[in-house]
Amino acid sequence: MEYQPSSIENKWKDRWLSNGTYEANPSDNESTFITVAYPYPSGGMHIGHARTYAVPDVYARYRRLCGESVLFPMAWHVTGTPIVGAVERLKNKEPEQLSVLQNIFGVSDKELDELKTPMGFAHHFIDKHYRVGMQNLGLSIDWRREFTTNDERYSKFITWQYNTLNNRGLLEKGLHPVKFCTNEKNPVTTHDILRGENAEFQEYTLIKFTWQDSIIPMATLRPETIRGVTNAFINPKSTYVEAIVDGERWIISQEAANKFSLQARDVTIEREVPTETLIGEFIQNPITEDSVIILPATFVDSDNATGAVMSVPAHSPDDWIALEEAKRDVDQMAAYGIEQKKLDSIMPISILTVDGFGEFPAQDIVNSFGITSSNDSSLKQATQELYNKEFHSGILREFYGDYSGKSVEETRDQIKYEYLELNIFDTMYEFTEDVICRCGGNVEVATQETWFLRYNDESWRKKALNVVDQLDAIPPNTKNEYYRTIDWLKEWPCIRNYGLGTRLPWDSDYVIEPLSDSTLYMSYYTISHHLNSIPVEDLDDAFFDALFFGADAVPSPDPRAIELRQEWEYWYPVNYRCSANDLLSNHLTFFLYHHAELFEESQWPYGIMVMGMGLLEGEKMSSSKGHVVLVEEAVTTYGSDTVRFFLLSSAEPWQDYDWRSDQVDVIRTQLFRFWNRSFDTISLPETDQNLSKLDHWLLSKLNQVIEKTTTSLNHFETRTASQAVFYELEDHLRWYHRRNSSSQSSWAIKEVLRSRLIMLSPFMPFLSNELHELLTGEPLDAAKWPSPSSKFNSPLTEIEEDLIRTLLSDIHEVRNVINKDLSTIRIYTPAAWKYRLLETLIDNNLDMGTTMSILMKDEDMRKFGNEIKRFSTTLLAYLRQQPTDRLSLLKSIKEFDLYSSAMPFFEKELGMKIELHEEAEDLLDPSGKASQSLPFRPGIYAE
RNA sequence: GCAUAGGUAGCCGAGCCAGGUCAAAGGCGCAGGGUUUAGGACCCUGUCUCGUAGGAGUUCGCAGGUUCGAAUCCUGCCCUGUGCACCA
Repeated sequence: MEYQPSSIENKWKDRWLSNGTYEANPSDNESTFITVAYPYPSGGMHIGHARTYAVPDVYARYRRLCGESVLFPMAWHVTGTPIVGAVERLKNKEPEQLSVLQNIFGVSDKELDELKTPMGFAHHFIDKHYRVGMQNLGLSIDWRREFTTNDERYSKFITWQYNTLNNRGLLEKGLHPVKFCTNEKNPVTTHDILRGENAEFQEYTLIKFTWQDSIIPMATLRPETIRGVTNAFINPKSTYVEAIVDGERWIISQEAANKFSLQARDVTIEREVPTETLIGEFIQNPITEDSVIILPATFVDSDNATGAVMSVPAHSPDDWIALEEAKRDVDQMAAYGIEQKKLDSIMPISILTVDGFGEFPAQDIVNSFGITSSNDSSLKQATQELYNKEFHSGILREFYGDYSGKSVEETRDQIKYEYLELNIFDTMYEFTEDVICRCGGNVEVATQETWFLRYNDESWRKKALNVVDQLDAIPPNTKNEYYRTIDWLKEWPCIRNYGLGTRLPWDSDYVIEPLSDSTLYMSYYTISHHLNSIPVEDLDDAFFDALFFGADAVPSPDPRAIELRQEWEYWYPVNYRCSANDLLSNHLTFFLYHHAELFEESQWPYGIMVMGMGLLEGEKMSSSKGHVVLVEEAVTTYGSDTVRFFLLSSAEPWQDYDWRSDQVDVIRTQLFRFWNRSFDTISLPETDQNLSKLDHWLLSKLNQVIEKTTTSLNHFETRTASQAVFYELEDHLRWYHRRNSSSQSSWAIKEVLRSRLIMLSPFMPFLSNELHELLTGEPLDAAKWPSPSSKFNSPLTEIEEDLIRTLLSDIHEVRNVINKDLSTIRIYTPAAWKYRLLETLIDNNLDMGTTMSILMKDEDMRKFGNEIKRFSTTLLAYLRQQPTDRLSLLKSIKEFDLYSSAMPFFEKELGMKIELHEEAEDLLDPSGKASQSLPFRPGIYAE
């Protein structure tokens, strides 16, 4: 029968769905509850998603065959702005968005209309991509429990969760920087941004230099350079204003005044200050009390920070060049009334030492780069290099008081906070680059009142650490990551101004953001399908209190909640949570926090499995660039089993993998071959269990494969497991067939196939189920995961097969080296006395002395005295490499009989007559091969 | 910079944690042979260098070290991927 993936796959998929095969209910069995991060249906499903969901499916299928009740549920995450943003872009008819939807995700013109509401958009991708994709991939999901995070019942659950956290004091209000469009007067998200999508928030330190009765705040990212300031720069062509900022009189650029008012400052602009009145003036450094001059500089961007910068020429290549240029530009400076001698008197001040540089590092690096002008494009690179160097290895000079002798890295923040306390410093947010909104408006940093989850709360943190202590982190090296993340987490802003999802219960202007509404939902799966029959309005906080905290938690518990509690208790805790490794430092850690706080220790997650990234043909996947392979396409081209097997066997789940179509092709060919061979086996006539030696050998190998596959799957090692059961077993079978040209019994290979299909079924469920039913007549679902059968362990037979294999390979080697036509090959097994030597060595724990003294007492052995000495060395070297439990077995091997029985095999393999002799004194032995023979190393003579 | 994963023969990729059985699995590619020519087929042999005897030599990012012995352990260095948040 021809292997046609699609017909087999459709048959089984339909059968599983209509039978509800994977609908999981509480039972007397042990429970396994496995979850994986629910997908975000803002686009199509590609093979990267396929792998994410195939990995937990393997585990689910494996545990099911081990006799457990396994719950593997699925839902859809639609919270937040990505879908809303995508819909906006569609409605605005943005060409790129239309192209992605139509050309890459295959949305038809007719369907486009359905996508014009956020939930319409989400449901399109859920229905047309994710659910069908998952079903086509054969994921063993209980679909009754499906929901979206925008469902009203789910919102009730989130409402309960946040009310509970808030009642426990784990939320707080505070200010937070957001991207704010000054045109639309609204916060914006990354998707709303036209230019500067990668811009980050940066906190500038403002140093309050004074001039007359005003403050001119100098913006800097390097507050520790305050003692190296020689002058200040403002842009003569920009507009500066005097403004009252939080009660202080500040002189700042016009733009800066607007920024401050966005950043929750109280700003009143009093008047414009012409730049001429500032340039040439002296201002006072609040730390050193030095007076420094204000110079004009057109490179100063008044739209960045305060529009006034301080100059530290000794340590800033920019400033060094700018100062030099100013000194050279005598006429220009004179026009501003700045005298030459004032310029000349400006000397760089070195504030730190850094290895490999002289007193003025900026000068050194400018010289080594050969930079002479501020227009030089390599100035940026020089600056970057020096800043890095100084930050990590710059040591502050002696005049830094308590900070002297310390590195910039350890003192920058200390210095900043010390003077912030003293109100000599201040701060403001700024972007790392210009940001423009899609509406064309300027985007600025605004600070906004927001709600935070207090992940830095000490007692909460401690509970989270306790969860990690008992967590099975896969791979093990991730465990430390959780500790470090918990250590490093601060407050997390958990609401947004808009987007899909659940409103903050006590302030419905805000929506709980996606990483915050996905922290406890695994528990929701356990009862989601039952909730649908309960009116939404009954799902109040008391209901969930009763459900999750028990009947005693509320005065009059809802009996329905108490009933559901049983199912929750059956499934919980989560055995394994699967997710991608980039979610470790947020989602997965949040997940631990919320479980730590809201649930008892017995309900804490048992383990987390973190998955690696996927590449496509060696490059990152990207929907917008069209560099993706959709699941539908992959399944149609290769078949679902091939897609799964490739994704699961080419790398361990936590390792990065690379989808290469030529490699996937190879897998398809291999499955094709496997299908054909399985058919050959299935069509063999039934025989009774009358086993040959080789059958025992094969079954012994099967035992080892079962062992390895089982152990590996317990640790999610899908690669090791699939390699063992597919490739290693395939190798054994190949040897078996090679050795066994005249098969008499089919029992062994049918048994191997039966076990193999069960073990392969987590990886290639369709093909395995089909073949298993053809082989046994029984459904695979009812089968039991194989366990090694001790009666088939045949270590002796395995050693014997190894010897045959080694001898064959030695003969090949000899033949290759001689490289001429041969007429004879003779094999000599060693004389009996050599086996006596072997036995004596083994019986005396490989002790040479004892062995010698025993053997030399024997007349028959004494005559071989010299040879015994010589051979013992070689023999001992061999024996010492053997596992100790093997040694006694070695004694019982009859090499002559073994090779004698394998003679037809050797002759078939080598295509010529082979002679087998036992070493004897009167034997023809042209080059002493017989006399050199040793146990397990027979002599080979060829001519 | 910090953290983390890695750097193995033409390519992909095991081995490294628990040092010797490692010239180093397997796959792909390539070469030779067989078999079948219905097959995207299958089987065998070979694929660092040298070698008319199952061997020797030089290899596992670079440089050292520990050891009788290192792809494996230690130290330093170079290079690559990823993360460093308020975004799912």
